[in-house]
Amino acid sequence: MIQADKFMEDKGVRPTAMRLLVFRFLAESKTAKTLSDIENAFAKADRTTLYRTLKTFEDKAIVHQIDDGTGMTKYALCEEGCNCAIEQDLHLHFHCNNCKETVCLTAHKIPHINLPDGYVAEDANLVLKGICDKCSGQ
Amino acid sequence: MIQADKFMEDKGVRPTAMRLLVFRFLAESKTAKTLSDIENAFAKADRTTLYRTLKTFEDKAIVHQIDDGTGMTKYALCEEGCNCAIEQDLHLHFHCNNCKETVCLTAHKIPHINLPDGYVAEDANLVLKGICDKCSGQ
DNA sequence: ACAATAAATGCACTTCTGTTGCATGATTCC
DNA sequence: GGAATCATGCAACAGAAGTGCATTTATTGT
Ligand SMILES: [Mn+2]
Ligand SMILES: [Mn+2]
Ligand SMILES: [Zn+2]
Ligand SMILES: [Zn+2]
Repeated sequence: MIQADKFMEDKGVRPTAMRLLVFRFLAESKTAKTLSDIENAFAKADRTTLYRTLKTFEDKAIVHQIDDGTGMTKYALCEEGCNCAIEQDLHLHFHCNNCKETVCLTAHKIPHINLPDGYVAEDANLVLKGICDKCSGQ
Repeated sequence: MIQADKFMEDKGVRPTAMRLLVFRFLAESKTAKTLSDIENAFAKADRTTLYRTLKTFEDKAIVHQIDDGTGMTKYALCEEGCNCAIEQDLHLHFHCNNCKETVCLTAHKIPHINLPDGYVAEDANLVLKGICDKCSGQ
């Protein structure tokens, strides 16, 4: 976060102006953001460039996609030490029905689920929906 | 299943020819189906009619939607005694990365998850991805 | 410093899914 | 039978994701 340039270079991504803006925007965001969110955050940004920027970030395990069921893919920075590149970091996501924001609950891993014989789990997606802490006023 | 006409009338849905076809198609399906799947199953079917048929079925708790993360909404018949109308039946879904089919695991309910203070869960979606029993050859 | 090469960006366009408007056909109700 | 209601089919639209290609920007090698 402090040295975004260095961080990105370490990840093998050239720190262009646009990429740094996107990275900082996500770093300052407390909730996951859609491509449109990012597009609206920078008046002078092209959607395709942002799209490919996010894809690059994803390939290099800088961000991860979130499918919270709203129909729009969301993006959030990976946690420090996240091994997204090798395997999924199976934390759960929470979508607030009130403020419509989605957050990573990185401390809450998806529990192991017993499956019927013959089923082999490789990946999982758990999204809880309800009222977030901000909206529950508590 | 035996008396589809009667079943639908009991649910408050007029058993038209198209609706019966869709219902039977889903009843015979072992996996969840997309709108396109259903469209392709009946050469002479209009997409809009099928779309609204599924919506009607959903409103009357005959089918439930499944968002397995593939980008296409899937549909499956509700289980007998499912109280979809009142609240979600929080069973999990399994998507096979090999055959690309998605199944309801109605016997496997989503476990209760402890959330941070202030978060109130109202709904949940859990999708496991991997290899299904048919594809694991076991 | 300069040319050659590679990477990033911007614009236009396409595809795919879901959705709605509206006219027509069918069914139910009185 | 006629009015009213419901179901269907065609067309068109909307939103998001993704692709092609030309242009600009950065890197590399001499
Ligand atoms: Mn996350
Ligand atoms: Mn199901
Ligand atoms: Zn909220
Ligand atoms: Zn399979």
